[in-house]
Amino acid sequence: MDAGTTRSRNRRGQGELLRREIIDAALRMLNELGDDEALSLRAVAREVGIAATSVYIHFADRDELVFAALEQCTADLLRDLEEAETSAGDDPVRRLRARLLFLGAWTRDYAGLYKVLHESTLNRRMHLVFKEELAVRAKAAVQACMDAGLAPADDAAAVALDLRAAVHGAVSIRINEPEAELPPLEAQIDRFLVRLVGVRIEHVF
Amino acid sequence: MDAGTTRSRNRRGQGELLRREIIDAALRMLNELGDDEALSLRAVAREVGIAATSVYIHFADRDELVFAALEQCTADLLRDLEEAETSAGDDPVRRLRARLLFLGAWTRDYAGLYKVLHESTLNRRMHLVFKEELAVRAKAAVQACMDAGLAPADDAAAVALDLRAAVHGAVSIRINEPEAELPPLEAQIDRFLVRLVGVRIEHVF
DNA sequence: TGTACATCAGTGAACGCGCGTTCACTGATGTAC
DNA sequence: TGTACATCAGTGAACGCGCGTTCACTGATGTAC
Repeated sequence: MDAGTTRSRNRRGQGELLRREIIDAALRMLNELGDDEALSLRAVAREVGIAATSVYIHFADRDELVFAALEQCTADLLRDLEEAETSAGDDPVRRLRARLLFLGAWTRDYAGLYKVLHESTLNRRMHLVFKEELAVRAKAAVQACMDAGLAPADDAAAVALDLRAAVHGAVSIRINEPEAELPPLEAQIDRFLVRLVGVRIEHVF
Repeated sequence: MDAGTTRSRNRRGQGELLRREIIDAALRMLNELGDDEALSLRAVAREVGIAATSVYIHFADRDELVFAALEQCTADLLRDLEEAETSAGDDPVRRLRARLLFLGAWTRDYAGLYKVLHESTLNRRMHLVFKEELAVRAKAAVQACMDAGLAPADDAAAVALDLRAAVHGAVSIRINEPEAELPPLEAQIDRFLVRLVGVRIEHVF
């Protein structure tokens, strides 16, 4: 890939820098591949510009590299989601909507990573424990709307699951069938907010 | 796999029988793998008990085999969906609900095939044209509810997409996160029917 | 200030494996005469 | 009824490839004396 830029060895004590470079390259490639099985350790090493064996300095095997990359990716996403929520102000409905819209925008840039995180068979081989926080935050955001009286009091867990399922499905269809020309995701998300959570239409405009 | 049963060559004029055997084996394996990239032509041949080269008698290459297998699978599913709808009687809401419940049950047995059909990266490499019929039928089923006055008249295409997205999401989450113990799919489907399509609760009981 | 040396960051060759695909082939079977 | 032969169904060896992983190693750098 960037065979032009010659890598120089990191200074003593800075070996961890390579770890981060490897993870970044892995994430870039996973995003393009959209499938964890298709990612080869050797290809990552090539992309970084190091010997394949150097990956083993930082990761026990290929799976551990993929796991670490997805953990990093999820941490970044969670941080950005918090930020989107925060900058939406105090209104719980606006905050929930901001979360969902940010997620929708994120999946346009990182469709491949979204697939790897939520649809890859890696989920069968290992439990991606860090993903649980995503569901926790989603439920809390729905609960906040109910607590503020902006949505009918209901089983927040069930409503949050309905909303998560619907938004995941809407995103997934758009990612997996790119040739189908579907109406904008944003309007669909707003319909889900109104119909599944029960927020009032004025809130959404 | 079944190395015990010795295959004998098909009789003259019956060469197509092998084609069907290959497709069946490929579908079984795809269902277990849940990922088209993980399916190897050689493994399919091994499963059938033939030489790898014999696959080329019926399919130009690996991709064509996978395509043919998924086409077969979709045709079978469409047929079964029609049947489920038919045996639900004349009421359009019951018919729509029967479709969705059958699909939900199908994805429990064929989770891997569902993933390959709707979430594999094969969708990027080739257009699985036969899948379009699934969306067409779903929209027709929603439209029928509106036409009968059993659901508020609305943009049937948009409502059908909402319903498809929500159900796909609910199914996908259950398939991809098997360790998460989620509430029953059936109740969730009924909530989607009520909230997204707007059918009356009595219909759903 | 000079130097020996432990440590750190990273390498290169090699292993065995399964893959998709090509090629020249085999041997049973039905059919034309 | 007998036989030559075309066709059909399927095979086995071989190719080059990229893979994950192991192993013994190199050479720069910081540090203890």
